[in-house]
Amino acid sequence: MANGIVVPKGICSTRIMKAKSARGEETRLRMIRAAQDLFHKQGVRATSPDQIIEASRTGKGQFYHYFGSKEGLVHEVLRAQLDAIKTGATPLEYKIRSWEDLERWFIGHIEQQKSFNMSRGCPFGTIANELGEGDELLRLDLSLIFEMIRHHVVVFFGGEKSAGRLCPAADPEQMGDFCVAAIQGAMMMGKVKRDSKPAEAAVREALAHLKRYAI
Amino acid sequence: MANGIVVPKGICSTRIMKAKSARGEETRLRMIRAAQDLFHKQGVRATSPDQIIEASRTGKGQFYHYFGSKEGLVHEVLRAQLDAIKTGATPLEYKIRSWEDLERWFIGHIEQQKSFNMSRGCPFGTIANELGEGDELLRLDLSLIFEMIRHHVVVFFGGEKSAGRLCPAADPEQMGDFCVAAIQGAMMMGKVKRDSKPAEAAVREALAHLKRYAI
Amino acid sequence: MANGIVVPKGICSTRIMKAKSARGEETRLRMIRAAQDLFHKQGVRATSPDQIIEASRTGKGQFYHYFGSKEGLVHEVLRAQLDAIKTGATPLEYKIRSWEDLERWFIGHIEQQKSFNMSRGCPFGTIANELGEGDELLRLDLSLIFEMIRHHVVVFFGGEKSAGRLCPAADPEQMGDFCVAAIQGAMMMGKVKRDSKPAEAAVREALAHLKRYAI
Amino acid sequence: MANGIVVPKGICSTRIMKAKSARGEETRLRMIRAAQDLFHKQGVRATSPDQIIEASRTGKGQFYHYFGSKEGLVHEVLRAQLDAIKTGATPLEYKIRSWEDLERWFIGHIEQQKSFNMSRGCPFGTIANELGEGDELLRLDLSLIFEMIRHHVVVFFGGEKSAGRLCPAADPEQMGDFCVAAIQGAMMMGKVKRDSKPAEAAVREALAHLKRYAI
DNA sequence: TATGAATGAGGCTTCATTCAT
DNA sequence: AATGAATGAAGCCTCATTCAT
Repeated sequence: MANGIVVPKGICSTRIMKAKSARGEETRLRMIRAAQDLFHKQGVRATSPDQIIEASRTGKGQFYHYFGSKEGLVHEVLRAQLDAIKTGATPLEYKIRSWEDLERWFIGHIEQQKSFNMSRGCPFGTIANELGEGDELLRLDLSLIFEMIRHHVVVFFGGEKSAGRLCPAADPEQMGDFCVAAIQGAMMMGKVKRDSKPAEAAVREALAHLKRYAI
Repeated sequence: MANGIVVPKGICSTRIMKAKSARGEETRLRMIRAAQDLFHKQGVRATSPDQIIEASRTGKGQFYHYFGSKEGLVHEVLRAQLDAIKTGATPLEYKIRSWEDLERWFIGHIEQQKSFNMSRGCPFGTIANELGEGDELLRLDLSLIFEMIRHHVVVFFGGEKSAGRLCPAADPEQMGDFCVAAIQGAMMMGKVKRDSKPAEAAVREALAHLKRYAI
Repeated sequence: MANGIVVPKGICSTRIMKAKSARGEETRLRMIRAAQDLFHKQGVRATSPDQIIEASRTGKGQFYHYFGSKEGLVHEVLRAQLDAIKTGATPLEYKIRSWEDLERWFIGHIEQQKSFNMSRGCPFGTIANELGEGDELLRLDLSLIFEMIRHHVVVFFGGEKSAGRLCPAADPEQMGDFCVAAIQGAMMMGKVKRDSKPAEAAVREALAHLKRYAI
Repeated sequence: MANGIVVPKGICSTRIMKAKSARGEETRLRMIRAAQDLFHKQGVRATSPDQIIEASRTGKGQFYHYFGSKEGLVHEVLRAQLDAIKTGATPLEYKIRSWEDLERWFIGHIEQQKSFNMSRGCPFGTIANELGEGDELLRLDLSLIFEMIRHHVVVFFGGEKSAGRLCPAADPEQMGDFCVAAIQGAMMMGKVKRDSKPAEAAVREALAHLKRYAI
């Protein structure tokens, strides 16, 4: 599977009560994983239930049995991705402990994009930009995901600040918003230009900025 | 009209040769403007030709008479927007002559979003993120638009640098990539959170960074 | 049912693996039969999926579920007709064992036409003449059908020849081409003139010719 | 122009009264010729007014000004073709004066097909087979064309018979029906098989038959 | 748990024609 | 004589969903 976020096989804490049988849970996860990849590749709207069903080799009934609706599936996909970020079950390390980690975090996003030849954006950003006025539930899911990502960054900056390693002007919360925005914007540019250079340039500039806060 | 980019009425230099009659050109522009707004609001994929036809009070035939396909219309919308940026026919001023202009540029993007209650993203970014692997033509259109926006920023930084008002480490091209990425990312966050604060925080940080290059 | 070729109900050897349920197979056959008749009556191009759907009392989705496209349906119709000819499940007997059979074969085609008041041509010829440059698949289907029809004729002439009942100049293969061409041309004239007489005249002449080969 | 039937440029007796100006008449003929070729290539139904308009470099208004409807144009095309056959303005010689002419007549049809790589049928047959129950006018036009073609053959056989060069069993009228049917059927097979051999085989057989009537 | 048949609304596009200039 | 703008019905197909087994 070619997606940046990995749904942990077998365990999915938030769903454990609904998972009646191992066999069923496996089918459910196959669909979530297939959907995840297709959403990342072509967006939610451009992906039909049929495509997901085919990619996960299941039947129509299963789809509606497990998710109730397409929106329900998107919701589950986002929940699974949030879980993965929380538990660290992602190829990209969201937890940041050092300036090197921060650098890896920025670079890692672009590397992920490169592995798709710069033809995809951020899996979350792609879904986020498709949001319509009615998708309040999904908007909240995405909001939580970005909040979680931001949180990990903020924790690092907060720690640095309390440790007195950041100049007083540094505002960890604001720096978190900046990091998330910068990487999202960089990835979007990477996709539009189908070129990693503009994204890398933006990231370099962002990192240069952040490092200046360090004393 | 509820869109951030204004298609100049009556004059549209790059199309003048195709516009056979004033009546037809008016219809064509009505459709482009309607499409522009709907694309911004709900995205390209979520907008059907029928919706555009209804919003512009035309007939189905006209749509295909003028644009050949939905993709053809998106292309024309993007061309019109590129034209508007080139000629300055936009509510938001893309040409930057001073640090105050730069600040207005950043803030202006967010203000625009606020006028839609933070329910929309950037009109270009919204389309950009929907791009599929097959939409090479549209990708190029968008690439040109972002290049043009970036160009205006680079021109300013380049001027400042040649005038000796930027420290030697400043790289105008890279700063251009950074500006575009930062504002795009900020707007995406603004839409997801339906809140201007994270976007404003990111923008503040970005501006702080850029200003440090000034001597 | 108003069509000359009968799709055997229930059994359709070449499709047996795709027919997952008896209910579905029945629906599928209802559509094929309806299409067959409409194609014969008005041609393929003049027949819309909607008409077939209505005539077979099904839903739009079923049409595309079973056939994928209109072309797919035409393909299945032709396959079914080929099957019917192969298995002898046609009102018109294609297998020829005697000169009387051959006569019945020729006359039978015209009789069939008469049953439609000379308003239709040959069900295969009608489709054949609509073929465009892109319809290679369908052309092959039709080619096979005509080959099968011709085959039955050739087998008879071949048998007669080996039995020494045909003069040496008789070429069974060529006689097969002649029979198929003659009956197709006769039916076309019958349709254009809306009169069986020209068709019958042509057929009489053709039969007279063939019989002269008999010793 | 790549069609077997040539509309005489400039003169078109049956239309001379409607031709107000040389310029207009030229436009009209351009459309008829374009239509003729497209009908031959793809059939009537598959050819849209727009295609004819484009191929003849005219405007929509002209189309309806001159022909009133698509059916009206088909009618004019068929009239023009009938005229051409009557006046001998065709590449293929329909007037038959000798057995060699008859042979050339048969072979010529197939040669014409070969010049299109066996991808087209007879220009008249193609239209004839598309006829629906409502196209009474066009059916009559075609009927006349085939009658005219047949007539030329019958005249030859009739002449031979009166001259005592045909055995008494020969029925010129019936032989005419046979000739037209045989060549139409042969061409249809040629198109379906995309191969001239079956058509040639059928034609050989037909010719052999006819020649046996000669004393 | 699983399969795929069935439904109908709606999406994108083409068509034949009429109208205004 | 000529152009092309305008119209809306219809054509082919996809979608999200529900139902029956």
